[in-house]
Amino acid sequence: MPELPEVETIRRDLTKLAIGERIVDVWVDPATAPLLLDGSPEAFREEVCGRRILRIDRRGKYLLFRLDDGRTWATHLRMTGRLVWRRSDAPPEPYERAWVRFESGHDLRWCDLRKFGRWRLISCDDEVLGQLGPEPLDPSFSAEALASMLRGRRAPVKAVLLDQRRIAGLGNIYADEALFAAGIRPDTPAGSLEAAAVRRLHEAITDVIRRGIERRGASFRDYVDANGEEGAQQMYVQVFRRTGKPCYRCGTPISRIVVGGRSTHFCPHCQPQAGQAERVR
DNA sequence: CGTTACCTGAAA
DNA sequence: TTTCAGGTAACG
Repeated sequence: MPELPEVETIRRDLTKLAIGERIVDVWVDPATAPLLLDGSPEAFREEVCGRRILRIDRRGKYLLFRLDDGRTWATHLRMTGRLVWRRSDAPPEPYERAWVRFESGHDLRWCDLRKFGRWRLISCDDEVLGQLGPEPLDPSFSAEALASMLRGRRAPVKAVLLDQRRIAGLGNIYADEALFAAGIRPDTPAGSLEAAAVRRLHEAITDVIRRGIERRGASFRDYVDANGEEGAQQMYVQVFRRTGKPCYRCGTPISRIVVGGRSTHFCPHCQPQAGQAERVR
């Protein structure tokens, strides 16, 4: 569920709450443990107990807890994961699968209805992040960088945007929203985009990601921030999950197709097929 | 490349 | 009952 803006919101929240905290205990639901961890819960507990959290970073959709022994507790929330900060005496959250307890009397509660989330304890970022493409808000993600990753590809442009090895952090919501903002049909072959369309897409990507962070993420179903509060971005989406509803710009009903195996939403009027004369706007 | 599988519901 | 789900990894 969480894409870059949602993970970044959690990172910022937890940076205010958990920096300097010492881990004193860890619990993992035995039924979830084989899916969540590489090794046993006991081994993980032994490894992190006594460590302090020095810093929290994010790369793509990974949240990275830097520990005081040089190692990193890397987490990925996948579809339904939540990380919420609670007092240790607070009742369990819905679908709570694990927690990390701190000296101050607080827990990080790991909740995950579908159990797709993953934890790794790593010594080197490459173990988990080696294949990730550039951050969309990093200067290295230029319009020219985007152009070169689209060039010559026949795959739908949306499939390229979702490929974490090309750009790190875009998911289904922000890919659809960026393509709407750029006026590009999601199933357009990536390599067929003209230079002007690529430039619009580059600006649209950085724009929707920035706004998503400003609005503290999109809460359609499962996402909440580190305090358990919903984000606001779902109130501002133009196409995502608006199938059949009128486009805010032109009134045409929003279409839904499947691209790259994912549900895909677009306005057939504002996002015409590439090469099909002039866009409206 | 596009599907299928991983899990457990929630919504239609 | 059937479909759908903010993500990836494995498979053909």
